[in-house]
Amino acid sequence: MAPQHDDARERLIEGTCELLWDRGYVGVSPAAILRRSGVGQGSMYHHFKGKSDLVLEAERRSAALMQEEFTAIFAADTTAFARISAYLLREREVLRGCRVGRLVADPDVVVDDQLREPVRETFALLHRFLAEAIEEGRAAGEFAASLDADETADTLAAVIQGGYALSRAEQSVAPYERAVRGALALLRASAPESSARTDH
Amino acid sequence: MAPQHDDARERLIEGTCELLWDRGYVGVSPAAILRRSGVGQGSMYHHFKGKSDLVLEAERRSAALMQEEFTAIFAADTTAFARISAYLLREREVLRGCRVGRLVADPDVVVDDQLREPVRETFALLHRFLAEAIEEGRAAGEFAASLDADETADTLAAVIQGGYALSRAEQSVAPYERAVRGALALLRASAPESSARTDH
DNA sequence: GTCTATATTCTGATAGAC
DNA sequence: GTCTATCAGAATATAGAC
Repeated sequence: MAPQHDDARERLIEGTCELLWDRGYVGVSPAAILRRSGVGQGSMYHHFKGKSDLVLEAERRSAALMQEEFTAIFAADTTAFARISAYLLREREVLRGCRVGRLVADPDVVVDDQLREPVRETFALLHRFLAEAIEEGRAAGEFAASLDADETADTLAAVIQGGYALSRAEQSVAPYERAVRGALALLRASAPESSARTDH
Repeated sequence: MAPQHDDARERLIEGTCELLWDRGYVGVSPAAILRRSGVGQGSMYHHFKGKSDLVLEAERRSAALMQEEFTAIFAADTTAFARISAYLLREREVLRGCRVGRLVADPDVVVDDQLREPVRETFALLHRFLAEAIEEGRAAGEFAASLDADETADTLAAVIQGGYALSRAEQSVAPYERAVRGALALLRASAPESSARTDH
């Protein structure tokens, strides 16, 4: 809608996304954003009301990006286990953590419904995809009939978010990878005829 | 070793623990610590070299507290599943998150080996307790023989840390509780004769 | 639209009196 | 040991020129 190359605004949002990912809301300053984006101070206050306004826009950008990513993964026409597995084993910048989940570590974000919303929405969508896959896999006999889809979905989502924390504490991807493999193994072991399965 | 009631120092550490828990390293300021602890500025710089020195002491305090808590839980003379279950179902301030795990959200902590160490050590101890319990339960036929103790231990630890993130995003304890129940259900369903088990 | 001052408040730390 | 200045620098925002 803008007269093309609304470049400064775009660069501000992208720079803020990166800084938010690494440093969170309190850890990011307008000055740092300007340095990173290579635009001047006046430019930022022209396009945005202030820090929280820019951050909100950047959060929405990050959330949309992540939602597209896992929407694509869960759209695959494969078994439920394969989709879940593809999501869990997706390439990730483990030591950097989750660009969306990171945000709720910050009390200023959690306390503000607007700033919290993109995170809430992203997790809600992921929950839906995971729960659907589990329900489907359960019906197909891929998983134990005793599993609760909503519970198991949150378990899997938590494994990812928590795996980041374990790995950051050790500065090694190993804990994250073990946590994910452990989750997939539990899921597989729950299958009615688990001993008969081959790895996919 | 001090002439008793080394009160200011103690209050500084305790106040810093609480503030760190809620706001992390970058979110906490000396001024806020002083307000909360009710001591003067000079007092703080007498007992500590500066912010990071005080924070390090507070981190060690928080880490020790948490390590005592789960050491006690895993010392119980019960089945492996009961101990794991007791750990996962322990009372927690879910929406506040983990007082230790919270710290590695902060890049200033992750980047500094000293500041990271209390977190690393705490997670390492938890891993040991969980892996031991899983190994024991596996040997006793409580869990699937196919489970890898180290992997499963990290899965469970990650569920806790990640459950906090999900719950903070929704401002509800429900996602955390579902994640934990889902993890226990997976563990139970993995048992060789899982259909024959009764709840503990 | 973007820039360069400028203002105000907070942060992290020091100095020196008591 | 604790207190009250005081300080340099950063954070967040505004003003006004171009």
